[in-house]
Amino acid sequence: MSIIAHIDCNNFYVSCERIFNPSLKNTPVIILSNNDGCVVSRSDEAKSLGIGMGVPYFRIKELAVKNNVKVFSSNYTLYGDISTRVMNLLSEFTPNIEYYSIDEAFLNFKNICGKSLTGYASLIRKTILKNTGIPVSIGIAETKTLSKIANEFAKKNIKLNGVFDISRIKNKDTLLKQVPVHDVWGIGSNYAKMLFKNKILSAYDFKNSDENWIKEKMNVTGLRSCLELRGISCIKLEEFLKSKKGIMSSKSFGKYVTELGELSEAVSQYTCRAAEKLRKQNSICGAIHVFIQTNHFKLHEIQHSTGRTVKLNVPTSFTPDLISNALFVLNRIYLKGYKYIKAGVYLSDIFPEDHNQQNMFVHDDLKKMNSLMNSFDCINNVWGRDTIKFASSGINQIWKMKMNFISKRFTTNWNELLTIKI
DNA sequence: TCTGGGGTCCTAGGACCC
DNA sequence: TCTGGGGTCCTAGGACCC
Repeated sequence: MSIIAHIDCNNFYVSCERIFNPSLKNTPVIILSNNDGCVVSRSDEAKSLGIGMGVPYFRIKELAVKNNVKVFSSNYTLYGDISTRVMNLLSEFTPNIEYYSIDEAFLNFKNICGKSLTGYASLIRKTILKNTGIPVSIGIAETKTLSKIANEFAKKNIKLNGVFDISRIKNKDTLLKQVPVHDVWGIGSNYAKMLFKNKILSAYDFKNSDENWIKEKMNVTGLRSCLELRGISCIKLEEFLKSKKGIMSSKSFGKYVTELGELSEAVSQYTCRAAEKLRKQNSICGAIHVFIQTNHFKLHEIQHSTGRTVKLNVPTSFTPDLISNALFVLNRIYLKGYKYIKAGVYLSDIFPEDHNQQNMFVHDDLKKMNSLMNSFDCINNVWGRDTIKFASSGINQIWKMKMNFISKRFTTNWNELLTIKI
């Protein structure tokens, strides 16, 4: 039997902002998505005001102003750095770890012998809080799905002090009856609706449903979730970082874009970003997809949302080649007269760079290209993103997304360190 | 006025092959 | 009126996650 601990940072983005700005404690705080669009992280105080997850900011702006809610744009440079620190601390407790997302990890607790699991988890919790300032909750169970449920209890019940171990509770029915079925990991809004219609309302109901029926309605992924609730581990710990099979870079614009020139700048910039990610995992790609979209929320405006993929003659991670292919596609899909609000680039057919088979008719000097990109990445890593960039991405970039409430990059930029007046 | 971005897995169905 | 069967590969789309 495996024992899994699920670690989740509480209100992660808000907690990151609070590290460097103590005045944000005990007060409602929200963080907005890219382009200051939707609410993506809320402090407990903001949750109590009824501010929902994922709501567009403009809908709750009045409520926020009235209640003096502190509002921030997403500062991914800061959150990414804090996340790395948290994960590094976790890896000191066990090497058997899956980095699941920016604020979550699964730890294999199977080899934590001779110790109280709850005690060990409490130690992890205290260490992370002390060394990073981030509060976390920990749930312990036999499967990943159950450990997520245990974590929710740990978060909600103050008496548990942030840790809940349900691995030794033989009959979990009383607990599972309290969990709405849509809170089970792997059950989203569509499946929840379907289950609701069939009178399956709680995790307990779902656990006891007929296996064949679940497989028919929700395929094998649904069945796995069901079995996991029964304590049968079906979703394994992914301890090794896998290479991405597709790499996306896309963003909404801060204003409508109608001209091909501005769209080209954005597509060039996004290609550049995707290519950086591609090289970071030592891969090359064989295809590139470019898409552009108008604002589908504006029903009365004329719409044009389209995209196209090109296969590359030779798989590559060389940014100039990728940009020229992307712009080639853009030129073919762009139509004059539409107000575009978003564009994106998606790299696919990805495989390791050492698998590259050169096309015999192409005589590019691969070594020079690699060395150029290597220098490019090094400079931007050391001196910060976009220290050098491609001219095709533009200088002013007036289409850039809105970030009206951004905080400083406290941990990664010398010019933005916290200053303390004594 | 204002509505995120970046991933994964699974299945159905079409094209194609022998 | 009858019109093979079985396999693979690829793609689009739908579900989910944070």
